[in-house]
Amino acid sequence: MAGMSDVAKRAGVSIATVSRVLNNSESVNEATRMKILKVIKELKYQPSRVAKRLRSKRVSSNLLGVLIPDIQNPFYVDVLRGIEDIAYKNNYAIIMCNYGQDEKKEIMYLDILQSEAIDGLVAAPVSENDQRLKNIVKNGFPVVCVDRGLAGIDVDIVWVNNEEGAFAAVSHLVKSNYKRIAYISGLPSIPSSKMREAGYRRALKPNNLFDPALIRWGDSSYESGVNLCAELLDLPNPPDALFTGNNLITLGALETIHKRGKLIPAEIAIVGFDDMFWSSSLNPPLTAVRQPAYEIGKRAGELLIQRISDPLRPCIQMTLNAELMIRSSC
Amino acid sequence: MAGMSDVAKRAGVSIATVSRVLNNSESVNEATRMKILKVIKELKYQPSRVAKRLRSKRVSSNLLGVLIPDIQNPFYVDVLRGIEDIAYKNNYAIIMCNYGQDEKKEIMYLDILQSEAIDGLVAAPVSENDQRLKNIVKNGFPVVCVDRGLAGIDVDIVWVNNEEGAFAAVSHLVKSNYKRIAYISGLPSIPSSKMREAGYRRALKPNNLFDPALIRWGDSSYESGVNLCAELLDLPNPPDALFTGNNLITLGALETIHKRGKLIPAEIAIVGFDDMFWSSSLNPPLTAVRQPAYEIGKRAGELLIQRISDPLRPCIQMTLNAELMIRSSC
DNA sequence: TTTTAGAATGAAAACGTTTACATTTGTCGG
DNA sequence: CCGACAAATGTAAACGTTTTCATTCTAAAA
Repeated sequence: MAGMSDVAKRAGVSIATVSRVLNNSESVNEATRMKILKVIKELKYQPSRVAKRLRSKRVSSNLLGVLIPDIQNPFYVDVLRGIEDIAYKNNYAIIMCNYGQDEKKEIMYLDILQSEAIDGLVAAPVSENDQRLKNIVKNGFPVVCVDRGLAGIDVDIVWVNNEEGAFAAVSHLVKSNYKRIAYISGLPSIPSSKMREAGYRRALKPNNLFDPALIRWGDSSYESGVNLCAELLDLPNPPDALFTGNNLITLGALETIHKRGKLIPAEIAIVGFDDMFWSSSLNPPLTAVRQPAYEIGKRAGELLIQRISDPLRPCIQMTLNAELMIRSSC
Repeated sequence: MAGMSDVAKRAGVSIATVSRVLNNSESVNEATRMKILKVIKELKYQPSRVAKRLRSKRVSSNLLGVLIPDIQNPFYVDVLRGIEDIAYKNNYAIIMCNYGQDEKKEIMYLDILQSEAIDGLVAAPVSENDQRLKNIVKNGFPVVCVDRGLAGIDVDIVWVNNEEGAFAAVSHLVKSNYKRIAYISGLPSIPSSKMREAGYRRALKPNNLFDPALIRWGDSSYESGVNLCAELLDLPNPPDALFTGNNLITLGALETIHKRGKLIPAEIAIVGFDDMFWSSSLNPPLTAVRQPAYEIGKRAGELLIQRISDPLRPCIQMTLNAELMIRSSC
């Protein structure tokens, strides 16, 4: 691979000049610029991003980190797509880290990201009290949080109004005259689980429908959806409707429901948090709270790139609206 | 951030010695090793992967590239998970590039990856004739292909027996007495589309069931599934069964089928290529050809790491078996 | 003519490592 | 007591850029 010195030699200039035309900085004679560009093409020269990164911490090195809890969750896939589109447009590459809700793995990835000298990071932290990430933010490193915030720290966040979303979903269930509405939650350590629970309770309150026996805490996984749904259906006095705390849980609950041959919505209604692009392909089409995941990713990406270029701008908390997509599952 | 020289100074040794204990290479006195390790902890020293990468091209710098066509396709997500698990175990980080079936984007990402000085690359190329990737392989750079090969070039590949998988699926349809079996294919430029078509034709042949009117070519997307399925159902003599060419197409076709209120399998049967972890959650549970996607990723990761440490070992083409998961959609 | 200002370029240091080579020290055989 | 070897460590060059500072050159101002 040809380096900058090869280009310089062949063009009869110094590497400094080559660097200058590459970064079209300062003044360089039009004729030499042309010649250098020609040589670059001839040699198929490609600047080393690594060297660039090593040398200049104050100049964008065009690498972004993304740290997410679960790549298997379609929500994060869409967030990732959003970030990636923005990154691509701005000539950034992405180093993706999937920590699978495992704090050890998260810490290791955080270390790696730092040591890769990335320009900035979009992260959905393992919890509100993620000490490691907090420190990184405190050190003034550009970070944007998605889906989950960081307690007691000022940081850019893009998320959704979880409580309102849950409230809308459960209210719709109430209006449709369901009486025993269960909630299968994700990990209690994740702030959004709590907020969704709050919305659930608030919607149930006026009609006095709340029953603590109908609430189940899991680990945000497909399996927990399968199992907790079974538990609920096995209750002596089972629910007539289900509010599921995320994507994966919904899908898991559906497996159990179908396996038992229960009819939706006649025997059990269901509304899920998190829409999926194929929700209409389910039978019956699923009613769900739509988080604009792609949009979240896009906004987060934009915010991050802004912060990189202006580290001092005040933090923004961006709350997008969750929208209830009413289909036929309740 | 503390650098190696800080550690060296504080420990009263030269940076060379520090480097040696970091790479536990050569002989270094046990006492000094201890002292250095202690200082490293004290200063929370973290070696810069960037500098490491810049300096030594012949030593693993612990960064892998992954280049995939469509992160929205759950198949690739699972492949990615497989790669990532192996990478994590071997202390590699992953830089993920999603080119969205867009050749321009693929080329840009290939450039970036090169210039990031990654150790190796797992890629699903845009086509068999991907010139750019071919060159990279020719230059002796460690590459493992997944899902799609590279024509006329010796390269490690991990994929699935596409023809057999399709054959099994369509045979099952034939045995179940369906007479007009349609195929909605993905992009014709992707080798696997062709192979799946071959299996489809082979299964139809003995019973003379093949009808060119029942075959449709799309672009491997959800939308193409929606539209082409509609086209087929609108035929004067519509199919009684559907074989869909991938994940996304299946989901799209399901949307159309449900929207029209067609009963599965009574009015239209369906078997899809690519299983999903939530296939049992569909109603009715979907019969599908299961590619062991996670396994594919894992194997590819292993192969890549092997190749990095032994660039000369002969190439391996690993064909895993696709398995027909019979559920109730046909 | 002599300054002077700017434009264009070059020389060399720096980024944080690895590594080839050199040096010091200690040990042992003769 | 000397030479030789091995173990432990140090010195400095390299990796491929960016960037500061210095230099050269040209042309306009004095």
